[in-house]
Amino acid sequence: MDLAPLPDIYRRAPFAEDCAPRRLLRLFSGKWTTMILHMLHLLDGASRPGQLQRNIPGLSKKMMTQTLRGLEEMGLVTREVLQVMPPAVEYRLTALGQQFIEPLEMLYRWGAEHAALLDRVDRNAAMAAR
Amino acid sequence: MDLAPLPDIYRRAPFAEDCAPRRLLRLFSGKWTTMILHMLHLLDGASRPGQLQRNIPGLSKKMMTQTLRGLEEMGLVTREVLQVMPPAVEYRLTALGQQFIEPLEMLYRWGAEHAALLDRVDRNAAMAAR
DNA sequence: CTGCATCCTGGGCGATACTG
DNA sequence: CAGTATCGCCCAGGATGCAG
Repeated sequence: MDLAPLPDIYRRAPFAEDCAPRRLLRLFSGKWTTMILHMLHLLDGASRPGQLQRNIPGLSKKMMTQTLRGLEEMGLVTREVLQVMPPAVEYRLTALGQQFIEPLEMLYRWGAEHAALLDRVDRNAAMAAR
Repeated sequence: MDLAPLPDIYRRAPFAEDCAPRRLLRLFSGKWTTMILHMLHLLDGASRPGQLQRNIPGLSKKMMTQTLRGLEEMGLVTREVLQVMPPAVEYRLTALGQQFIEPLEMLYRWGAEHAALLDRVDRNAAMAAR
């Protein structure tokens, strides 16, 4: 990986409470936040709730809506209500939201490409559990 | 960013509960996990608890030890007790642990380089809060 | 200096049931 | 189909005090 120099705030200790990396972590801290953003991206930036939920196993309606509300407030996602029966809604990544796909994609890709490391971690943990 | 093709599991829906990306997220889900790993790396892979804590504002002794225990069980960190008075301990990244620095570094760097986006997010959220 | 044992609170998260 | 309202659990995580 490329590790060119960065502004001082990045390396300087102490690691301020509100430094950018921490803020990013906070943004991604919800259990479903990143998956929803990422899935929206995989679905070409827009999706209806049902489709979204079907593609993220374990995601409940409640948590989906709740998380989407948060994303909406942050301006990462828009919510559009189509006036039809039965009701249809479309969530869409905003331009801002799309920018956050990049780090997610990096992270998810890294995970997929290093599944073997994750296996080692789990094996170690299982070992230690006894 | 480079987006070369990946194995199917990555793109295929549904997004399995135990797919690699999710496992990675779980690994990093603790509030302090990534910061501790990353700080250990910044400190050349090894540090005593005191130094570690001083460099991560807000980190309590309890959470530090607790998090380090977890990392130890997963084999990402070792704990070495130096037989001196007063007691001294040294935590060290394992070879396995060092491998996980790469994605962290990516994430943290991205955050530092895109602080402006995080500002926009916060501004939007503040706006919506009213 | 390091670490453990407590105690306690908040809120993230899940299950269920109900409206339009 | 989309969303809301309740209820309640669980546990991450913070504060404090003690021990080696």
